[in-house]
Amino acid sequence: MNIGQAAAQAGLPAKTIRYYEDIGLVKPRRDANGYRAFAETDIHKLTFLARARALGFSIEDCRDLLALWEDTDRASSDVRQIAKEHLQRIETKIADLQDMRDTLKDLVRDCAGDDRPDCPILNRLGDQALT
Amino acid sequence: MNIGQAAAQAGLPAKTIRYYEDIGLVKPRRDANGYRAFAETDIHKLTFLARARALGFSIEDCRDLLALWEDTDRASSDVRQIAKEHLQRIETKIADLQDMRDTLKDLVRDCAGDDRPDCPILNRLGDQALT
DNA sequence: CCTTGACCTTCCAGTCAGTGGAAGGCCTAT
DNA sequence: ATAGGCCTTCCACTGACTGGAAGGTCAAGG
Repeated sequence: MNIGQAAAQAGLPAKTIRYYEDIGLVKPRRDANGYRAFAETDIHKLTFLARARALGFSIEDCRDLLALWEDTDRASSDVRQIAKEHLQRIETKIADLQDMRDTLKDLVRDCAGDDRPDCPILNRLGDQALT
Repeated sequence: MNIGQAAAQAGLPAKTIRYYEDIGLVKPRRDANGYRAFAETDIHKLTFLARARALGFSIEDCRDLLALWEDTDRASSDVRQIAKEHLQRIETKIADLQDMRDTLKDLVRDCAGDDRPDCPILNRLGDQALT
């Protein structure tokens, strides 16, 4: 299977797949003409990667998860640990964004949004008294 | 005021301030020895930038907001528009992260996390049937 | 006067995870 | 034979910094 089909199957851009090969996540063999030839196992790996990335795992996390996935003897506790740490990072990020959102919401609500130059948003961002 | 003091005042790393000068956000004058000399208005700008960045505004948003802030004649509706668009992006990001979190939570909950090799997390990521 | 150490300067490279594009080779159909 | 749609590699760019090297400047202490 050429890279175009592989991309369609895995739901990843061809460029991304080439990049994943560059950094050693997949190692498709090559046809005589130099084209990448993806086997079923490669597609399977790419699909795994697409899903893990969609869940926000970093490339390095994905590398670890792939290794564990390929290791039939692995302990599920290793996987769970990676997932739990990732979950914690996501929770933190959500909380940070929610703080931002709340502040922004207040600012937007207080801003008349008309033609007058007085703007609570800019006042708040530039207020010396808050420095 | 040298960059060290400016950094302390604005709550930004000196490196970041140099970077902001590079991309034209601040333009401190220079002393005879080549050191940057930050005036009060520069500090004020840097503080503004630090706050806007902390609220997640992009550098380009900050550039626009700074321009509006310096324009005493601006209409607050312009600012409000930028803030509202940013707010929308944040809401979307929060929703995305919450989806990830929910999925991950389910996976972590279902994973025994012991020494047995069977792991629902990997099963889910690699399941062919979901392809 | 000399040295030490803290500060400052510029410039280059790297981060993360790709993305865009150029230049050129290959393959199939007409 | 040629058109087009694939494929290849390689290089540069993204955002917003961050790290580090090599070297200049300044104030204090001996």
